[in-house]
Amino acid sequence: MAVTIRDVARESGVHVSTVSRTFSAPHLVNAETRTRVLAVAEGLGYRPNRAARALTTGRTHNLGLIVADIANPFFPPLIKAAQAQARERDYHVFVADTDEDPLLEQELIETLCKQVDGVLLCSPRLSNRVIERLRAQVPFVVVNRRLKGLTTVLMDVGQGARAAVEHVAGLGHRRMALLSGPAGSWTSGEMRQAATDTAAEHHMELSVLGPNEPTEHGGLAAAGAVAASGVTAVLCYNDLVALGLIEGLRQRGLGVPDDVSVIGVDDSLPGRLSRPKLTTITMPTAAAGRMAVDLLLATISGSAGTAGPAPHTTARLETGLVIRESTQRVSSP
Amino acid sequence: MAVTIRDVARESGVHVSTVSRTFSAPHLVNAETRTRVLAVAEGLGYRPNRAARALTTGRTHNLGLIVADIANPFFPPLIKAAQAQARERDYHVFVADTDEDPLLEQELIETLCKQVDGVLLCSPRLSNRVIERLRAQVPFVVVNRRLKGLTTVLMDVGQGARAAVEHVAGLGHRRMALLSGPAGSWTSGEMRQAATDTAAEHHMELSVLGPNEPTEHGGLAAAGAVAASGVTAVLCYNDLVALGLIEGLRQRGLGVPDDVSVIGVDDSLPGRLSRPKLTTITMPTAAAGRMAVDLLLATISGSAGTAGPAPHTTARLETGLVIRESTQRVSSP
DNA sequence: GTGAAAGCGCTAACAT
DNA sequence: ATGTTAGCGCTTTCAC
Repeated sequence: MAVTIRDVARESGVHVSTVSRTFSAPHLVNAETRTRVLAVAEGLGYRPNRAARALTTGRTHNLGLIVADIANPFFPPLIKAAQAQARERDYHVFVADTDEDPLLEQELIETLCKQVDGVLLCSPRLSNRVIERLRAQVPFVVVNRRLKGLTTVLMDVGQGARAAVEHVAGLGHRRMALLSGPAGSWTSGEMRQAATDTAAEHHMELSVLGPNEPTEHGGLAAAGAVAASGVTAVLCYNDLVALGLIEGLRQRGLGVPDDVSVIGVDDSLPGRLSRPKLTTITMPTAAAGRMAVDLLLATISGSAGTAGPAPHTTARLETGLVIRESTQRVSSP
Repeated sequence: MAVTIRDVARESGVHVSTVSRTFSAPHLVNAETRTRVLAVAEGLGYRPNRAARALTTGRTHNLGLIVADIANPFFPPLIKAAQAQARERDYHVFVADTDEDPLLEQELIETLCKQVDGVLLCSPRLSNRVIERLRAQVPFVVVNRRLKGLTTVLMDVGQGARAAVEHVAGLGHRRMALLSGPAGSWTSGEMRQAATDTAAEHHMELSVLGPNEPTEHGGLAAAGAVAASGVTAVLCYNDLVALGLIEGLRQRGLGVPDDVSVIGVDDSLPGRLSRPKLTTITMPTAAAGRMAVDLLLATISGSAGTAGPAPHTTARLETGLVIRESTQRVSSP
């Protein structure tokens, strides 16, 4: 096996507890001793075993991060930011992909929860009921899902959707469609609500088409319905759906933005790099990842002190509309 | 605290060791007892504490996955496949991002190695020397880097690069450029070698431009040099660079593929969804992720049995060329 | 087939 | 400031 605390203790002529303290409570040990122990540890290549430490402290210094689909470009920036923030705080993070499957999501939470101090649930597809039950086992922070009594980080996509509809209304469009996302998605519900309200305010006709698979295939598959509906503008669940839709429209001889204006959500890499560049609702994914980690860590240290119910916060992050090339003034109103 | 093995033992009227056996060696316990214990465990919501188990067995059932940049679309499919495969084998995976920083990469390996049974190093930027030293601490599998004595999974990008140059040669191009990647990248070296050789065989002139940042910014920044060089075809380090280059070329009034043919590497989502659709070298990222996990797991169980040097394999995965819309016959030869 | 006991690497009272 | 002791949750000889 590897070098343990005992090896360091023997080598430096002190008791194991002194070595332990050198690492977990340095101020409690004589500066001279500390230096010596540190030197020996360095020389031996000693690294504290975090699992063993977790056994006594009850803190694993690990976090779980559960997402619906790592390959969906919405998530990588969030994952990247979350693990960077966690590392900053001396935490490591397990990343797990649920493949958009609620059952797998639950299963993952349950197996992971014994190994982590808390879990970050991003855009969960799980029912509120199940989440409620699970939260007894491990502290949660949920991203993009509203849940009473739980700490949540919300990206205010409603605000972006409102701006999007107004943008399109200002361009003279009178009939638009909303390509909604997966049934369990909070984001999709928010978008629908905001879009419906705003469309009404502007006396626009809005058709909701969906649910759609949150990928380019979903958008491609919806192209027929969009074409048939005769709308001149479409707000899509995300950039991928928008990009797929644009492709499908093109296959039907419909150009974007000439014949139809299309708006996505996420401001993802593919949208930025595509032609026409996608008009899209920006989502503060990196900020959400960092904030979620900080809130989770706060919840964790908080729940250690008090026996009462965990404190809960709702952080609401702003979204915005980036107008690029996939929207333009309606040609035939 | 949560429910432990002892709670289950008390509740089901057996000794803790019997409960332990029920989970880790079921065949050693009476079927009837087993059923009862399992029922009680289920009822109590008992989940074995893997960290505690790791303390005695020496197996954490965790893996580390280290990548240069989660947000680079090359990695997500690999990460997704790797963690799915790991889960299948009852392993969890820590994902860490090095931000293309060799020092951080080393740091991460060192802190992670005590918590995992092995680490997957993807496209490492670390020097061979350091990797050699680190491998004593923890089993490795390296993706896209050649290292004697180490188990590696290689994507044969040379093969794809050869096909790409031949494709371009067949289209009548006589002068092409290679936009190389980061200095430490094995992939970049392989591409360069293959492209140089193949270009020579076809009496083409090849200029190597780089190193370039492996992102769209790298490609954008290289556009000036490419335009100045007067080449009619460019093979880029990856799709992002290619997409950035296309944008930069466009800003200079150069169209793709009309004026310049551009080829990427990765067959990533942005490349598939962009206009023109990117001609690119496909990389078997998902397969590599799965295979790397399996090889790592094999190394781990292998190294448990024998005290000798760990076995090493080199898996070479095929790449291919997908011809799409960003390449065409040269206009002014 | 099951129980008893020791111990994995570490921390946390409690002594001194 | 440092040593002693007990124990975290689990596995694993070793008896029976």
